[in-house]
This record gives sequence, C-alpha cells and structure tokens, in this order.
Amino acid sequence: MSKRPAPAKSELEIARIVWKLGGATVRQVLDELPPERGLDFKTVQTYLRRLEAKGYLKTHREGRSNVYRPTVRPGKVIGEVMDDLVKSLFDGEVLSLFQHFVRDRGLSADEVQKLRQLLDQAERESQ
Amino acid sequence: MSKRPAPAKSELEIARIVWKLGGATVRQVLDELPPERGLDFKTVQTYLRRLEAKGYLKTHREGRSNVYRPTVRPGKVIGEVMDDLVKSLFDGEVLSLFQHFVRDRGLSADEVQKLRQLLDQAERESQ
DNA sequence: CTTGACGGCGTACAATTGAACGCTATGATG
DNA sequence: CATCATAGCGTTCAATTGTACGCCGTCAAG
Repeated sequence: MSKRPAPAKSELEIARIVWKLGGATVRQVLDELPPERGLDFKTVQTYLRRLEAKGYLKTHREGRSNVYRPTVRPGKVIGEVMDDLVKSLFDGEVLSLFQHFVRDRGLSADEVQKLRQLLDQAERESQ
Repeated sequence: MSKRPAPAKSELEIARIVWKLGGATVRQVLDELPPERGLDFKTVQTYLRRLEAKGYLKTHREGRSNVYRPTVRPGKVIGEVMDDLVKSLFDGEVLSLFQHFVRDRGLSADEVQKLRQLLDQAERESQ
C-alpha cells in the first residue's frame, strides 16, 4: 500500500494533458500547452519523466519518441489530491469546502443553478 | 500588487490554528496540534516565522513570548489557495470541482442535503 | 555519405518546503 | 544567588519542485 508520491502542481498540469489525449509524446503535450505558458521542451520532458517515476504514467517507445500513458484513473488522482487538500484545509469536511465557495467566495447564479442540477441528477441516479 | 508567496501546506495547517485562536504563541499552536502530528516546538516556530515573512501573520512581543496574529482574512487566503488549485486542476471551472465531488467521489445523502441547504440560504440572502 | 534537427537520458541548480539544532537571553525555582 | 527550563533568532540540511542544459544517438534532407 505504499502510496505514490503526490504529483506536484506543474506535474498535474502536464498529467491532465496526457489524460485528455489518452497518451502523448513530449511534443504533443507541449503543443497542447497554452503558448503563454512558455515551457521548454526539455522541461515538459522532465515533468513526464517525473510522473513516470512517481507511478502515474508508463512509457513505451514508438519510433524515436516515447509515448506516455496513464496508469491511474484521473478521477482517482484528482480524488487523492483533493482529499489531501480537504484534510489540510477544511478538517476533512467536504462540506466546509463547499461552504467556502457558496458563502465566502460566492457563486454566480448560473453556477448555483448548475450545481443544483448536478445534485438532482446524482440523487436520481443513486436511489 | 506583488502577491505574497503562497503558504505551503504545513504552513497552512499552522495558520489555521492561529486563525482559530485569533492569535497565538508557538506553545499555544503546538498544544492545539494533534499530538500524533509529532511536530517539534522549533518546527512550529519556524513555520510561524515563515508565515510572518510571507505576510500572513504579524507578531508582537508579549512577556517572553511572541504572539502571532493574522493580517489577512482566512477566507481570503483560502480563496487564493483554492483559486489556484481550481485553475491548475479544473481549468478554472469551479463547477468541474463540484462535479468531481458529486460524481466521482460521491457525497453522502446527508452531505447532499446540507449542501442544498447552503444553496437555498445563499440564494435567499443574495436576492 | 554528411549534416542538422529532434529526442532520450543524465545532470544541474536555485528556490521552497519540511523538519529541526545550537547559542543565547531571561524569567521562575530551589 | 545559582540553576534550569523556555523562547527567540539565526542556521542547517535533505527532499522536492520548477526549469532547463549538454551529450549522444538516429533519422531525414541535401
């Protein structure tokens, strides 16, 4: 059960692109990044290598490039990151997190409405 | 407008205690930490000093101890941290974050109900 | 074939983070 | 008063993170 090291923030940014593409080379990830992000090829390469080392991606050779692909469901990774954050910022109470958004930060009417829909839907599906 | 450096995770843990107490000495923070956390006095001291350096706390002498107290509203700090996270993990879409909880992670019936209440209340207050 | 571009792999390197030590001043106690 | 514990302040130190460079092999174009 020895946990993988948590992904760093920049790593997550990269991982999300790999998830979106299902699998990708350094170049493909780089092309997918907003240009104003201004990351170097080698930098992206490093992040991908690190994600592999941490166990979030696996790689296999394809031609002269490495193709990286996910080994863990995105939802699971995001879940781990969020749980950790909720634990350290909201005493593990998801509701406190929601409270922050609804009360402190404030949601737009549109967001509120969409959130209601989400809840209705989840309820219908789960009963 | 030069932003304060974001608080690190351990720092936030400490800051939350200061917020809860309204102001605190190293010793008071230490006493408030769960004992299994196992942090040393000096370590807590370091985190408090760092929070001060980053501009989240100010300190003044009281007897032989320093009392640290907040300089920024907790909601604001949490807001900054959350915004950053939502940006890097959900493309800045708060709704995607909610989606993660409602769909992927799943909320208990109780949590759903409480969340609905939050929404109702917010709506009533804001119109 | 030679050359140049591209990519892999190892390495670098400063900043930040997590955690704590040592020296020193000071206030409480025998 | 002498001693001891406590707290401050400056420092340390390894690990992680953000970002990238250099060397080396290979494939494609002249």
